Amino acid sequence: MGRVRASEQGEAQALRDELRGAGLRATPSRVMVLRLLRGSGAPVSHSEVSESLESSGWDRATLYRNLLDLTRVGLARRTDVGDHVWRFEAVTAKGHRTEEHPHFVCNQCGTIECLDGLTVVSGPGRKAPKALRRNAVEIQLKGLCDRCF
Amino acid sequence: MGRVRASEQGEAQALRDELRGAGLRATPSRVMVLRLLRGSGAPVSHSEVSESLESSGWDRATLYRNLLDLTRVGLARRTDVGDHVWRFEAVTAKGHRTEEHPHFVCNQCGTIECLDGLTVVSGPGRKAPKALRRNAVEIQLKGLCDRCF
DNA sequence: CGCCCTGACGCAAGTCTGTTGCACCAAGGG
DNA sequence: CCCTTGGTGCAACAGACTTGCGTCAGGGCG
Repeated sequence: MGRVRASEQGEAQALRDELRGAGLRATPSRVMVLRLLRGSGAPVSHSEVSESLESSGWDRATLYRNLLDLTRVGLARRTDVGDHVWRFEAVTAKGHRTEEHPHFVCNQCGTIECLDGLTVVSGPGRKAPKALRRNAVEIQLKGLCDRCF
Repeated sequence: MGRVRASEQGEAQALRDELRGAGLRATPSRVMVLRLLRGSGAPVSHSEVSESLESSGWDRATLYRNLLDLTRVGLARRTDVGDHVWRFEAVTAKGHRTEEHPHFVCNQCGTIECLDGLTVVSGPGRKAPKALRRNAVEIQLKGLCDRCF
């Protein structure tokens, strides 16, 4: 026994270390938020974070500032997938960045999927913005997801 | 004299006809809004429309509903260029359909370019939503356009 | 040409996300 | 262990967006 507990502590400790390494104080709410972002496959909105953690006693404003803090130091990224809600997703150590994988947004249910294997290719004889060549574009696809279809 | 007046009337009449043709009543405020969208090169926000026309006595809510109406019947398009403000732009008569080609949205100036020659390809070993295979997705790229870079 | 029905307008209030001021409290370096 | 610095909770604010409701007008029809 104590094994699970130890690994939980280890995980929390690792998160704290990451926070401090990024220049932030390792407060419980930041650990919670970062863990939540890491555990979510898709970008998460502030209200979704609040819904998850407000019941645990955390304040909306605190969570909001936590998200901004994580974004500021580069542990998270803030994106807008077009529905007028800021969403946050964790930036992994590998540097999994928003620009590097497209997001698929369902027009019906609003679900967001990350599409890692997709790329955009320019067809023949067509000038694309330079930003595309620099890979400095965010790609968003909108349609009906498989469940809503 | 009367020449200019006649052409103004003709333009207003044409707009009214377009509105009715699209299934909307041709009210003065809708004519004003449609004319404003047509005359503006870049997408316009609700507050910008209000600023222009509220001094003429039009109500914010009316203008807002006008914009939604125009969008609903396809005379305008609602987009978000990433600054969290809905912007509206007139849809040209050519009936350029949104789904059929990707759009490049400049994060800085809001300009929207149509990228006809671009396609999205799925990489190896990765399941994409079925909508993608059906070509039933709207593709949007965001970044800095060549002018803003 | 004038009536009537349906939909649009004006007003005002409400909602929701995002944001901030301030007093109190805790992380963590010394 | 203390002190400083920065984080947190509470509450209020801002601004874009949205809606309910009573009144008014577009335009089809007689």
